Amino acid sequence: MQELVTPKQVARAIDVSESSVKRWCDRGIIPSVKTAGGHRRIPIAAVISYLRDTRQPLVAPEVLGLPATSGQTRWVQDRALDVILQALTAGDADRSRQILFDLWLAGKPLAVIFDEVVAPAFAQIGQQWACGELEIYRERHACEIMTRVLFEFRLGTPPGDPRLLALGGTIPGDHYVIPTTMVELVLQSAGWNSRSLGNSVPFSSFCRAILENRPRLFWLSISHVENPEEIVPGVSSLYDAMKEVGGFLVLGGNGLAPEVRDQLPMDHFCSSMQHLVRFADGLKAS
Amino acid sequence: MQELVTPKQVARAIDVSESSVKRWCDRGIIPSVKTAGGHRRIPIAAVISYLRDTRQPLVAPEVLGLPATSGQTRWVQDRALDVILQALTAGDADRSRQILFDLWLAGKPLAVIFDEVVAPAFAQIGQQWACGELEIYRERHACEIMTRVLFEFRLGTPPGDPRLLALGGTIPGDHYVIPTTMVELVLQSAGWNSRSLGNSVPFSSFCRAILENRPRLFWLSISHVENPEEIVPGVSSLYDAMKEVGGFLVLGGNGLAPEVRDQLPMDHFCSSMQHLVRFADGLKAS
DNA sequence: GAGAAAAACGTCCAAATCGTTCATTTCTGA
DNA sequence: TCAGAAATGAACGATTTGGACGTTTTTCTC
Repeated sequence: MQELVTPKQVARAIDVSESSVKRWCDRGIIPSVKTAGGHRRIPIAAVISYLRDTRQPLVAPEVLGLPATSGQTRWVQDRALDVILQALTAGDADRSRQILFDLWLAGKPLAVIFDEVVAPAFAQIGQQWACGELEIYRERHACEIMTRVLFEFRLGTPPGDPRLLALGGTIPGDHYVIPTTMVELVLQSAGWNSRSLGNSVPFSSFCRAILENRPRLFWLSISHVENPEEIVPGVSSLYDAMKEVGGFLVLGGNGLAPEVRDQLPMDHFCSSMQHLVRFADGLKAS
Repeated sequence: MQELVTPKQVARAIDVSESSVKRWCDRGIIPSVKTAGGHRRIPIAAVISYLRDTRQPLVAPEVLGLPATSGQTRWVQDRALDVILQALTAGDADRSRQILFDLWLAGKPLAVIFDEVVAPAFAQIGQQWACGELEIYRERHACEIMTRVLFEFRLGTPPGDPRLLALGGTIPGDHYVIPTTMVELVLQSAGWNSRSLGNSVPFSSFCRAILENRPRLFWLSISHVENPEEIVPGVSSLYDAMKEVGGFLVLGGNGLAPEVRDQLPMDHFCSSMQHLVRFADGLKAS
């Protein structure tokens, strides 16, 4: 992928004159660099954040090597859900990416996109899969596609404050990558230095991770519970470890029965990504 | 300890043409030295300071990374294994990415990088993990980091010929993402339209995927076998499906005992990524 | 150490970009 | 509604860039 582009490319991509792009660069509206010979080179990330800030439509994304957009920037939310559900189950990676990218360019926060489009889509996919209406390989492929799209968003999100360390992952037997990746992304976009340690990590090893890295926030994304009897002692040990390093433990995911959830020690339970962002922002403020 | 690089490497690293780098060297904009035969050699420090001068307001140039070949490519490769192993177990994502990026800048094919650096590194990590010398969360985190670097490489690889469809994935119980992602990447860089369908997909669903998409190539990355008794009938059914659609079945990974491997019907067994590329190229030619 | 493959050399030129100027369009406030 | 301010888009010669070429150097392999 091309990291730097010329003013002319940007001009064609967003359908303005080259002169304007050059002016914006010179005024710092679009951050740019110059070659030794004085030619402007614009980082693609700068173009994207400009588009997001000004809500300008991207008419020719292919010029920048960006995913095709439909040109239709005004996605109605539930329309987006239908369309992406169709694209994901059909294994259409480009279209799936296009829909999320459109929403993002239109200025929707990641947490909102995840709560209102991605999560419902996968809830439905999971349901269809459970009913046998959807081939397993299609469900897996949909996950694979989404993982990649999420990763692309991660590249476009500026890294957070190194001092605000957030760690997390999934418990043993939980192989769902997407939720914990979404948490990582959402926290990063909220200014945290967040890293998902991975899937299916034993509680004891999570404890070591906490004690060795001393994160301010630790999340567990619980989509599936393999050994219910290990949950209470496991989460308790994590909670104790977090208190020892002076951090906070957050749980989320719909793999927990409400009666189990109530038994678990934690600082917060998040039922949505927007919920999580609010809690994390509150933590940052203190 | 002055590490020198060639104009071509600098050109790739900073995304300008080789001609420009040569011109700037001659004008003294980038200080350089010459070999007895008149070839330019540029100290890495000079490149760093050039980046400082031009893109100062943007990114930290050190993150980009530069190949420190100093003429001896072999040395770098051996060294790379040690260094990346250290970076991965320490959870240093930037450094891990930088090392692989260096090798890529030096012109190494992806297949070679995977065979000689990534695979050995994870073999060793796996061994340390099995011996209890390495915390599980560090192993998982290393996988997480590598997965992201691989996705990044994927973005930088042009998509293959749409007609050359290659599908693959891992069998039930095998949750190792990295090998199948590497296969996907290597095939894509060899000009295939390759897609990993995901992890832990039942054989029956793989069969459906084959019949519905009719790929010319199908790979199974076998790092771990949960139910040995299912392997022979499962792979056989895949083989039959591939013959029905006129494609080829390729197996790989070190999760298979040799005596089991010999019982399995397949068109090819690949013990390395370079091996796979050769087979895939042969297939393309026919 | 010799031969072959790969990489870098210098040179050239078309295409792209520079900075500047100026007419035109769009915005703003009385 | 209209004058003035601000932003836009187009045009210009001068300069820079990127790619192509045949030749020479370096690196790899036997």
